[in-house]
Amino acid sequence: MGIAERKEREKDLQQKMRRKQILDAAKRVFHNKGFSATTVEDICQEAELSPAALYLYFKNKDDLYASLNLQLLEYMSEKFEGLYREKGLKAEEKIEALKDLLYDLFSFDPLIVINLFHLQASDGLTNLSTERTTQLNELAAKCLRTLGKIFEDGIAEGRFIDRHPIALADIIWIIFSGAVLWEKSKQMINPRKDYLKQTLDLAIDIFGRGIKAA
Amino acid sequence: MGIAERKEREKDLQQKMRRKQILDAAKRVFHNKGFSATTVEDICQEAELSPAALYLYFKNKDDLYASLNLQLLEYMSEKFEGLYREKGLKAEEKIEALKDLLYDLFSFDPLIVINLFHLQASDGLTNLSTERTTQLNELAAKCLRTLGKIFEDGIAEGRFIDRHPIALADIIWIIFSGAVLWEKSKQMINPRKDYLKQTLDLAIDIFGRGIKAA
Amino acid sequence: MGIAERKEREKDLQQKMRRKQILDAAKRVFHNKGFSATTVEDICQEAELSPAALYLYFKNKDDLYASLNLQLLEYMSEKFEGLYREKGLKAEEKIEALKDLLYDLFSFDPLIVINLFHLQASDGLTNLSTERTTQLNELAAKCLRTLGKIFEDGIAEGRFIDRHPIALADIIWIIFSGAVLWEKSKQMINPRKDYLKQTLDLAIDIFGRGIKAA
Amino acid sequence: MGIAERKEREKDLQQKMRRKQILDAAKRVFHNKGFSATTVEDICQEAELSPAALYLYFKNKDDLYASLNLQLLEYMSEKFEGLYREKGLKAEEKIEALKDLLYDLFSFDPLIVINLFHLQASDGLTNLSTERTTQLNELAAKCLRTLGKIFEDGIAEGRFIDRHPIALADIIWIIFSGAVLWEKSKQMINPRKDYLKQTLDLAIDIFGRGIKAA
DNA sequence: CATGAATGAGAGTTCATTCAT
DNA sequence: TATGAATGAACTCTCATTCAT
Repeated sequence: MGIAERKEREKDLQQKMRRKQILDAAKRVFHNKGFSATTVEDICQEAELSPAALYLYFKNKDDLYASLNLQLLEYMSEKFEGLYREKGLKAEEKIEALKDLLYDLFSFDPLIVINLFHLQASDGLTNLSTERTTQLNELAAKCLRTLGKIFEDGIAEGRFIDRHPIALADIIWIIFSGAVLWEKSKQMINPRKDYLKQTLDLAIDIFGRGIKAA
Repeated sequence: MGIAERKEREKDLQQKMRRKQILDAAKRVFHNKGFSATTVEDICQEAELSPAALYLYFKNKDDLYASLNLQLLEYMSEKFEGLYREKGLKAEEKIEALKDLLYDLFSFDPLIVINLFHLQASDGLTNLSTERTTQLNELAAKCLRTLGKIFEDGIAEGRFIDRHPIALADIIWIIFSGAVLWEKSKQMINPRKDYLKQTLDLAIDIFGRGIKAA
Repeated sequence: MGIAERKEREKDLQQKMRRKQILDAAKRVFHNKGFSATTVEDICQEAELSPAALYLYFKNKDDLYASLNLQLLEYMSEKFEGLYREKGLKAEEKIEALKDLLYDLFSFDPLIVINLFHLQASDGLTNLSTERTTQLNELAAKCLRTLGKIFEDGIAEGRFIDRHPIALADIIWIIFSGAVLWEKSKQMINPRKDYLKQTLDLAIDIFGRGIKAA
Repeated sequence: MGIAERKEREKDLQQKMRRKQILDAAKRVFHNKGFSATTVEDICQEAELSPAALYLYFKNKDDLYASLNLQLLEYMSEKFEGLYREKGLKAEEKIEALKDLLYDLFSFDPLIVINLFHLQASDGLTNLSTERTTQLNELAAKCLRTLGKIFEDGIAEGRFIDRHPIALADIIWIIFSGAVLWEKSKQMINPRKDYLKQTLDLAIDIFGRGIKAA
């Protein structure tokens, strides 16, 4: 029984590694060619895997794509949690810290952030199971709630103007996603130095000043 | 001679109407199904036209799509110009006016704004003539420059903090595009009342407070 | 009645001119783009005519194409007739004269000779009326018969070896068509000086020596 | 290792057979319907294969077509080489042998000879990779050079009149291609016994007499 | 578990041809 | 007579997905 169990665990591990290997390959290819231009074949070649094998690990292309985004959302959720739980920082300092956190998020996976927005703009992904959709939505909601709690604290402490915390969280998200998208789009026209960090810093700076209680 | 001229004008008019008819149909279908899921056939059915006829008015699917976006950018450019030239308003009041202007932009064409961002995230549109691409980019740049000039004035008058005006324009744009995208994405999950106006108002409000000179 | 007749004649004349105008345009376009790559639209633009109008003068694209070839065959037939009737030349001299005549044929319409062979290789032309087909075949047969008669004379006079005259005519035709096709194909690979005249001269020279009675 | 190797070989073999199967089917269909009238679908039905599968073996329709012609050229090249190397024959006898060789060429693949000429007259084949085009041209050039060397020998031995060997090779080619094309075209009008052998024999006979040194 | 080969279904696009005027 | 606009019918080619092994 112990043996069976161990074997089971080993199998699980191997499966997870394969999944990760595919996800990583997919991430790279999506980055280079964009979502719709990427074929399953492309991903398979990058992952050194047969198309048929890919379908052992993911239900379909959309499912693979969604899994990619789940990865990011999980990472993001943790980071936000971490920031929220940080005891040593005042609410304002947490906003300040958001600058780096968000940029870190982008650095963690510049490609997938784009993908996430693609998911939002959601063109397609008709073959996504409701289960996966729910997962995605719940994680996203959780992220926002966590951010919201940071603002809630700030408001309670009288440091921030009194607006609905979730609305403020929305705006942070809007700034982040808008900035990533916009900078990427500018780079497509004219690839050059990466202004994202600066833009993000400035935007959040202004946001921080804007929500400071009078 | 007068007759020939009149006929000419009538023909031109008819052509423009056909183009508009197609653009309108396309707008609706792209909205419902997203860009890549939309087939030329779909658009033609909506426009009550044969596929071949569509190709008399647009070079290809990408071109049609880009034309849709040009429409919006032109409208936007005019609106921004108008606001900039408005003599009776102080710089701060112009920012205030932006709230309505941006929402108006969205109302003018809620679907196409989405499309515009799809264009940004873009993924595809490989069949776009460089001419069209240039048109798009130049119009977008013009919009930003105009916005930038509003901030320039405000800074010169000592009403706004001294940051690069174009960077500020970028942030306005980021807020707008991020908000539209985000609200749309929320609506996809849970269609209900439209919070865009509120979100946009709040975001710009905060932005306005944030750039006020100390 | 005289008036009606005159009007009739004028109408006829005008129609013929229009036909010629279209045929000339078609000739040029087919030359530049090849048969299958040429669209009816192309021809119409070259002829400064609407597509619909073209169909008033020709039943369809194939018919237009066949008419082009009829033109050549008629010209060719006359030339062959002329050579045959030439009293002052011995049979051998007529073969010698064929060199120039054939090259002249090519010069008269370098493009259409190609077209003629395309017609032979006949890929398509499924929409050709039997009437037109018959016309084409009869004219071609007539050309060969005329050529044949030249050989017949030569054989009767004991100047040529005794082979079936039509077979000899076939071979002349084969040499001519083969040469035009081959030189054209060489020019496609490597466009440069035109060797057709030389090749044709040499080939017919050898042919002439080859049929000389021992 | 031996096993892997054997499997590799078997796979290779199977792939080659599939290619051949498609080429054969294509040959038949092109023969019946001509190049442009033949659809990929037609070929696939003949080959009992899905259209998508065809594209696993050939880049596109033009490529398939060109491959068909390469087959013939390769066969032809070998035959010419063989004749050239033949030690026991005098130059004149080699010309005599050409009769059979050329007819054999036609028998090897009566359809594809036509195709080859279509390729020459070519009209189209715009989607052909430069690589394939080069292959075709080089093989064709090689064939001619080989033929040329036969004439060169004959001239050196004083058996043939002194003309440029390649020009003579051209003429042989012209006779062959012209004859095939012409006979085919006659058969289209009036399908009956096959006169190609006779015509070819006579033409080359005359050619042989024509180049004999005085 | 893994694969190479195969495919169904459809996409975008083209073009000879014909109305309505 | 002449036309500009429209179209039906195909065509080539692609791709996510699944067998047979």
